[in-house]
Amino acid sequence: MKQKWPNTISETRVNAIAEGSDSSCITCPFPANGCSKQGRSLTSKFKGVVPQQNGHWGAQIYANHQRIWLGTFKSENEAAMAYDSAAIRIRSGDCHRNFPWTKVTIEEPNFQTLYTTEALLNMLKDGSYTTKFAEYLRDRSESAQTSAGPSAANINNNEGTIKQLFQKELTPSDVGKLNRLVIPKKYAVKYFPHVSASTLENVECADDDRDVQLMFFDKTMRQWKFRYCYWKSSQSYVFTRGWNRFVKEKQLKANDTIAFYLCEAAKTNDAKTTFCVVDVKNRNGASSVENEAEELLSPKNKDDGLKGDAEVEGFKLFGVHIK
Amino acid sequence: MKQKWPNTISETRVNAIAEGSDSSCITCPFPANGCSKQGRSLTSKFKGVVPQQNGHWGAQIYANHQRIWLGTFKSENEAAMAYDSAAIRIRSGDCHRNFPWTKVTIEEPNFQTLYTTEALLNMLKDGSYTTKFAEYLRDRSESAQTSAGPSAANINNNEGTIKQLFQKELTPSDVGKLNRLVIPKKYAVKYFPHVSASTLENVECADDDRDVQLMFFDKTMRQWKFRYCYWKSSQSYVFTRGWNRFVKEKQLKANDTIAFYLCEAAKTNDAKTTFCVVDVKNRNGASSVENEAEELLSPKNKDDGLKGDAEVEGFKLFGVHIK
DNA sequence: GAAACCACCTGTTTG
DNA sequence: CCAAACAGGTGGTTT
Repeated sequence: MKQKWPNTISETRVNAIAEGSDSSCITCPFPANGCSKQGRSLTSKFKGVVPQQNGHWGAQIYANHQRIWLGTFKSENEAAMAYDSAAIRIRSGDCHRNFPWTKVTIEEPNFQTLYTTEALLNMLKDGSYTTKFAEYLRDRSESAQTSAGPSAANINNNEGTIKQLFQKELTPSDVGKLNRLVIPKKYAVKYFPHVSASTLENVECADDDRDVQLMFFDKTMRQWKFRYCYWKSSQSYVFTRGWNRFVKEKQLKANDTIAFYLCEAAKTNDAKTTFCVVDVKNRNGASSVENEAEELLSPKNKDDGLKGDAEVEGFKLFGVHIK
Repeated sequence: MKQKWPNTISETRVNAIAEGSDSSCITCPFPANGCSKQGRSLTSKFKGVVPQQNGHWGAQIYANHQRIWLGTFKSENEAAMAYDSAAIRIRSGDCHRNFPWTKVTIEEPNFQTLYTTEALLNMLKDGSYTTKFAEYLRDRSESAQTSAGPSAANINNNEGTIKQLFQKELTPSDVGKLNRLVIPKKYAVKYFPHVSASTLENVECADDDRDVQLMFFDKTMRQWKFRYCYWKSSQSYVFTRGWNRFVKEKQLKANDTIAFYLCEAAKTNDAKTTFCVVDVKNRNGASSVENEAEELLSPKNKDDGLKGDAEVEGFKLFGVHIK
């Protein structure tokens, strides 16, 4: 019972340790934001953004107790966007962002899969990141890209199959302050990677980290990552980091039902992409988030999507007829 | 200010990790409680003992991530003894026990060497264990005991000294859902082991665990163990695990007063045993628990016991005159 | 400084 | 009847 997930959607062991080569050297031009008598605010309203003495703005992000410097930028917004870009790679997928996802930035995770973490950080620092990303977007529109994840366009224009793995009606705790989702054991062991015995093997594998993360997409093909672990004290499998954001943005409430699906989508070449989907289903009173999202993706094809019978085999998702 | 307690009552660092050969250690010996609608207490005060719906008691022990069921027993004590018997084989050597070693049980390890683990477990489950052990003892009628803890009989028949360390009037929180008892700092630092800075030194001492537990006896010589720790956030010293059971079984209410004593009891040979006692005192409307207990211990000697002046030096406990 | 995250804890429920 | 799972908690740490 150790069913491996298809590669593209399986766990991504975030390797947050091995990135910056600076071990303890706070070499970064760290903004001593003292001496600000210029009537400027001492801090930025954006996460990861700090003012510089010369009026510019620095961006930084933390990973593994280490501060990673992302460079300085002329405007506060640029710095905030740099933080968002770095967070995609450094943090777990859909972590806190300064700006909401847009039609454009939703492609950014795919773009980043083309580069190493170090390369991305260098591009941010030397200012070439936005240009590279723009080139990627332009090129992508005419040729089939080799991205690690499916793109909305792919899904939207091609046939595919989708199979529901399981669903769960959320408890008050699942949507409350505990910031965790309990995965019923029978589904956890059947569909998710084996995680029971973690937190060992901390001997000296500085390379491989123990952070088990699962990546999902929702109906809008937004990427969501959840830390997935086993709590031995309660003998339960849970999603932790990342889950509360999902709850908030989807405005999940107790007794809502979420469902997990396994999807296989044809790409423009003959290759197939397999990935996993999680989203709310069967909600009374359509949420604005959901509607917005559907409209954004396939405005002409707005239908019930997942709403409807849980057991049905064929229905539409992403505007694609699934059988 | 690092006053060590006498050995017999000092902290017992529960060595729950190092026992099985498991490397991922499902450490917590956590009682899966059955439900009880019979007005009986919900959990047992003994390790490895869980209540059953029919009023009986189950016994279990963990080894290698696995719960090993030891059978069900009519009385809580029988179940607790079954746990102790299993622990001799399953756990290594002198692990946590529900009852102190006695003249009788000290022979039990020798007895067990005659059987395989599986045979022993089966004997426990089918109830033949005690008979077999009794036969063994009869066949070899000499013994040399080295008792590690005091027994009720010892206490009851011999002189001893008892000194009150301190007392506390319980707050609503002490007996509420927080499952903790705040130990006033001045007493904690004076009488209890030093605990401020724990949770370090987890390098590779697989043998030594960080679980600081203090062991006490009540007036009936029932054993109670409490996890004792320092909560930085509130800067207070507390009893946590184990405390709620004490509250329930003693039916403690807000404004009840509990007292801690240090006892030294003579044993049959000239050795002295020192241990610590905690129990309720000064309760308005005598509780059935307390009276039962006193009666059980010294039926002909039922007097005020601890009731009365807190500062008095000489009084009776366990039917022993203390001066 | 607040919020999230983390690793524990426990009484109740349920096949 | 037994064993397990899990809903709902905790204090402490990180970001």
